[in-house]
Amino acid sequence: MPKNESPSQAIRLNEEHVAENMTRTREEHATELAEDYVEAIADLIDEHREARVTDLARLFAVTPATVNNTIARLQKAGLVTSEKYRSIFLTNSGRELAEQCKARHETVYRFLLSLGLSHKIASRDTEGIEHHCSPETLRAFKKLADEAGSS
Amino acid sequence: MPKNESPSQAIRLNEEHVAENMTRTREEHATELAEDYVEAIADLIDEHREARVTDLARLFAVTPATVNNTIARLQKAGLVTSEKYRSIFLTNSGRELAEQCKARHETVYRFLLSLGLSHKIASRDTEGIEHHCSPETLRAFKKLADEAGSS
DNA sequence: CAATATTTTTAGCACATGCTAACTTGACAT
DNA sequence: ATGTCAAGTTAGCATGTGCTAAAAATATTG
Ligand SMILES: [Mn+2]
Ligand SMILES: [Mn+2]
Ligand SMILES: [Mn+2]
Ligand SMILES: [Mn+2]
Repeated sequence: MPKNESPSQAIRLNEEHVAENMTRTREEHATELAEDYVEAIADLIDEHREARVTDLARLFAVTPATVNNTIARLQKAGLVTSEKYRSIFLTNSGRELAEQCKARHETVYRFLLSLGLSHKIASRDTEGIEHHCSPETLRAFKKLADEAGSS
Repeated sequence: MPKNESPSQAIRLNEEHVAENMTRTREEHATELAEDYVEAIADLIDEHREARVTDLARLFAVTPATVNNTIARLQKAGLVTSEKYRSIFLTNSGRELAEQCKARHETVYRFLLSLGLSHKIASRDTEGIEHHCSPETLRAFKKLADEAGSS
C-alpha cells in the first residue's frame, strides 16, 4: 500500500545515518563495561594498593560471582591480570585505557557541573554519557568546562 | 595488608555513589533499545504509514530475525502490537513513550548542535547520550539549546 | 495464473551480563 | 594449631541481544 506518498517532511528519517549511529552506539556499549572496570581498578589501586573482587562487587553493586565472570573476560581481552585468590592488576594496555577513561570521565563531569548541575546529578549522568562522546564532543565539553572553571 | 593507610585524596572514590550510579546506568541500558524501537516505529509510521520488519532491520542495521525477536519482547512489554506477517503498531503506552523519547532526542541533538558540533557528530552522539540524561540535565540542555537557537 | 522474488518467521546457536547456591581457600583470633 | 569467618570460585541458570540457515507466507511480474 505505501508506495511513496506523503513526503511528510516533519521528521526526516535519514536511514543511512540512523543505521550508522545505531551501529556505533552498539559498539560503544560493547566496550562500556570494560572501560568502567579498568577505571575502577585503577582507582582502587590508587586508594588501597590493590583491587579485590569484593571491592569491585561493592562498587558495581553486583555479586562477586559476576565480578569473577567479567574479570575473566577482561583477562582474555588483555586488560587485566588475575591469579586465583589474588587481587587484580592492570596490564599496560589496561592502564592506558584506564588513563583515557579517567580523563574522559573527568571532562564530562566537569562539563556537566559547568552547566549548573549538582554534583549528584552530574556524577550520575556522567557514568552513562561518558561512553557515548566522540572526540569532537569531548573537545567541546573540555573547552567549555575549562572556560567555566576559570571563574 | 591494606588497613586504611594513604587517604590519597587524589580521586575520592565515593563508593556509595559509584554503586548507585552503576545501578542507574544498568537500568538505563535495559530500556534503551525499547526506547529507540518505539521512536523508530513512530517515525516510520509518520513517513510510510506503517513500520515493517525490514524497515526496522535496515534502520538498526540488524537482521530481520533480530527485529522479530526484539518486537516479541516489546509486545510482551505492552509497547507494540504485532500480528504475523503484518506491520507493527504502537500501543498507547508505546506511543506515549515514543513521544517522550522523540522530544528528548530532539533536545539532546539541538543542544549538541548549539555547542558548535556538526550535524553528523551531533546526531551520532545523541543516539547514545539521550538515554543517560536525567530530567535535570535535560532541562539544562533544553535551556541552553533554546537560548542558542534564538540567534 | 504461475513463476519468481521478497519478506517474515522459526529454530538453533553464541556471547555478555546478571543471579543463586554450594564449595574451596585463606586469614585471623583464640 | 585449630576453628571460624570472610573472600573467592565454580556450576548452573536466566535474559537480552545478536547471528545464520531454512521454511513459510506474501507480493510482484510476466
Ligand atoms: Mn561509565
Ligand atoms: Mn549507554
Ligand atoms: Mn533516539
Ligand atoms: Mn538512542
